[in-house]
Amino acid sequence: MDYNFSEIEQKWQAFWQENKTFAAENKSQQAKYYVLDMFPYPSGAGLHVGHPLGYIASDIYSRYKRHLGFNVLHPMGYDSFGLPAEQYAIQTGQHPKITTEENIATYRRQLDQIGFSFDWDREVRTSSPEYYKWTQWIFIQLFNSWYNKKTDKAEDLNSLIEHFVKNGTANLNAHSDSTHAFSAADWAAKSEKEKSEILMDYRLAFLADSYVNWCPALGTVLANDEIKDGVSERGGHPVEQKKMQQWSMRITAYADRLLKGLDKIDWSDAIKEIQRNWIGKSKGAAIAFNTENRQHSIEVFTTRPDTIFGVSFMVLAPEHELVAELTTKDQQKEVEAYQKYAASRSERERMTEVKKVSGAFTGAYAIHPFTGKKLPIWIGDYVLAGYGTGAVMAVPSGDQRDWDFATHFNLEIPAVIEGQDVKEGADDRKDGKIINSDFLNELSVKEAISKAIKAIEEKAVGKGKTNFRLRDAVFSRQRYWGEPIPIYFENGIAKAVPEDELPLELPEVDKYLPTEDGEPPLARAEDWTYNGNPLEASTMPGWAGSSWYLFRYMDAKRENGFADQESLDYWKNVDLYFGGAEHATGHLLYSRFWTKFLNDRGYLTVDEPFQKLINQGMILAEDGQKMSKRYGNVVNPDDVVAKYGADTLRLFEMFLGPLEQSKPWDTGSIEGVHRFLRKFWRLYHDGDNHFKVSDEKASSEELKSLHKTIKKIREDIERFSFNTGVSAFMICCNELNELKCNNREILEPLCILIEPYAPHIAEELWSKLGHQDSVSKVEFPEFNASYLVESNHKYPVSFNGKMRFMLELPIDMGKDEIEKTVLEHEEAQKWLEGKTPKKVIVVPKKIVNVVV
RNA sequence: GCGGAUGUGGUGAAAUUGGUAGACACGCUAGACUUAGGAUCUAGUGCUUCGCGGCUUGUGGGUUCGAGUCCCUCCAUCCGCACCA
Repeated sequence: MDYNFSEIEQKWQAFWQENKTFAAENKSQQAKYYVLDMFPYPSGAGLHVGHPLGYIASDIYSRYKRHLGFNVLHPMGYDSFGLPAEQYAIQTGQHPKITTEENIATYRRQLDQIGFSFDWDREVRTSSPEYYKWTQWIFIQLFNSWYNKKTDKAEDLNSLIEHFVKNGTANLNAHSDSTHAFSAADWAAKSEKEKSEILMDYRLAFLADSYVNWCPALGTVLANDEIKDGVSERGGHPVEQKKMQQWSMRITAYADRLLKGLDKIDWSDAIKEIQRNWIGKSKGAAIAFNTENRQHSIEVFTTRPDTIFGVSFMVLAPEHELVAELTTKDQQKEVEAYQKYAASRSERERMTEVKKVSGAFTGAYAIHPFTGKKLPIWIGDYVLAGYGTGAVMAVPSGDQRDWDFATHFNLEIPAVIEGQDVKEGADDRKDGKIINSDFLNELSVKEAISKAIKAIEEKAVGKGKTNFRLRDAVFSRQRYWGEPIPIYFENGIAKAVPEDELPLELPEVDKYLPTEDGEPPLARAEDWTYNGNPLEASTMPGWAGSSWYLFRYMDAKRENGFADQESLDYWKNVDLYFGGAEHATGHLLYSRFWTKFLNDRGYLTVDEPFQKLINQGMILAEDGQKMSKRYGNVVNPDDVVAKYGADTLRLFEMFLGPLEQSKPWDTGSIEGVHRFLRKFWRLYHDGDNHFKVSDEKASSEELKSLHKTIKKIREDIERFSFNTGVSAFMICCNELNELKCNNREILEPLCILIEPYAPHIAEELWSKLGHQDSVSKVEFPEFNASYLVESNHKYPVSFNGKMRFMLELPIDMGKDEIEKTVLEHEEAQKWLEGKTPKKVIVVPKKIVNVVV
């Protein structure tokens, strides 16, 4: 074989490992650049060819940045806690630790053979006690913090206690779901247990009774982002709502900052929009409607307070707590029947039968705060108990669901905006004038919204309010293979395990199943106690370890901190992050939350983890389906590397198409890429495969080809267009082949140029040229435009704004010279007819405008 | 329904700033060298026409000397959210 890729690749992989070629320095005068891939979960199936796509792209960029003189941090690790290893343990009894280690070994072997420039000295594993020690430590910081809305920051819980001691709840503006009100004296009089219960309502990691998504098949609770279409994301099992006491994270305290932070990071609009929608900020007003007998008030949230005069009835969710008290005797039977019907419908039924109108009249009336009109109170399952207040003021002229409801039950539909046709359907226009609305009449929608809020506040029936869709994140998982939550219960009071006793290591258990009385698996451990007090038995969710791992890489082996201050200050945050778009509402949101929290508490100087994000597409199987063991259509990178080599795999995965696009694997065209590498090899080897390079000076043709390629490769890498980069190499190789060019002067820069894409062949040729050190350490070749003189650029020449002719001019011609050449051109002379132009405007590379 | 993205040959796709559409690669056709070819090399390859020429970037319009690119309309596909008040 002429081009013996497997020999070359093994040789250089060994060289890199031995010489620690890609180790990054934490102390450096050089500018830093941090390139990170989302670390993989080491599954039993190993890597398929889709996994390395992002790794190859990030590796190209890392290697490129090293050539530009940056100190590049490019680490890799494993998100090694997770469900599959635990399920395997349940089936076979093998400890998840063993399974995980075996899988990691496979991953490492597969990654190594592709020739990535990872700094393996910094490897992290979320399941190793040295790592999760600090995950637990962060949890304790969250447990011991509250959110002060005055400073818009998380603060130490002691400052809250101090406030309670001095002022009670007076003057406090804290983020909490509960509204406590007590004086300093009240606080002093409370028992330890009472105090701890109050504090729990402020902690950022807190224990609360709440409705959670319970998945009976998996035996655990799930966060909202772990559910897709009403079933669990993993396995597709049904999920039900269940009230349970669970640890949660008060991510809602950060809703506004998570939203604002999106403006200063360089992510795709698609991902930003997904996060914005998930956070779901809506501005409007909270309004309380008194009931007719004045005994109750129904609080609603609306984004359109300008339509307040269009309210003709009220609707409560069937589960709303006031329903029973409001319902009149006459209506009781009907209401209860409806509640029963609503409860019987599953989430999925509700989702598929969205258009079905149903409801019942309670017999009670609310009073309109401005007109005093009686508004019938209905219940209907189109109003959700879990969003806002679980009640709405119905404006049928402006809201289609209200309109459908009103039409179905024959309720009034008053128009309040000019141009609404209430017979046709709802019309939520924002451009008309307000009508039939007393003091709001004649105003625009925008003016009416602020005037209505003002009036509502003056009348003390409500106030302007911002609502979020984002919920607090459930943090407990009833599983074995996760980080133990470092909390014990002393006399029923939750307390953190002292920091200097971390990590709280996972105990050994006889079975990886819940106990007979439904306790999580950790409760099976022989002595799951701390100082005789029971320890928390649930573990942390998968996203805990991945929410901060980027910082651990900065100083991965530190024992007395999650990373030292100097390293954190130097590396700051990730400059460029590669990963799939499927983590938009999970990992990418949680890790922004934890980063902001750690910043608040003074541990970090940055408050966004990932400055730029690239979402690589998926590689689908040749049949266009997702690659999966289940479909038996997986292409294994091992086979590709064995047959064509790692450099071919790398080039080919980049050549497949735009990085961010999903595309099918195409076995046929891999040959083309492989052919290129062989052609390139043969250019510098004779028939007996001996290296053959001439010392002749490069011709201008050859230099032109080289510099065209330098320009293209630099530009392509800068804009992450790696597929066209591969094409540029092929064109260059074809041209050099035609010129029979095999001289040193061209090959040297070419080796450096191709190294990010195909590092093994680059190193091999580089060493054959007589160099001792790795080509990865050499400065990237500069583009010199003067070699491209012969290539021309088209300039449209226009007279008084009308285009007259196209003119080809050298690419590096200066502005004055262009002007002169244009005016001397015979075409121009023809159009000028002897007149002197008033003005000549040359926009470089674009257009020449002659004003006569 | 709302939001985001994408529509270019037989296929994957290029076209950087509004300036020769289809680079590069696959596939296909013909040929050369071969006992052989799934090796290598050469030529051809958007559609249409014998040819001159005409047509061509999902549809229909607009702006412009000039539009794949900018603006509007509609259509299709993919993704996210979804009785979110």
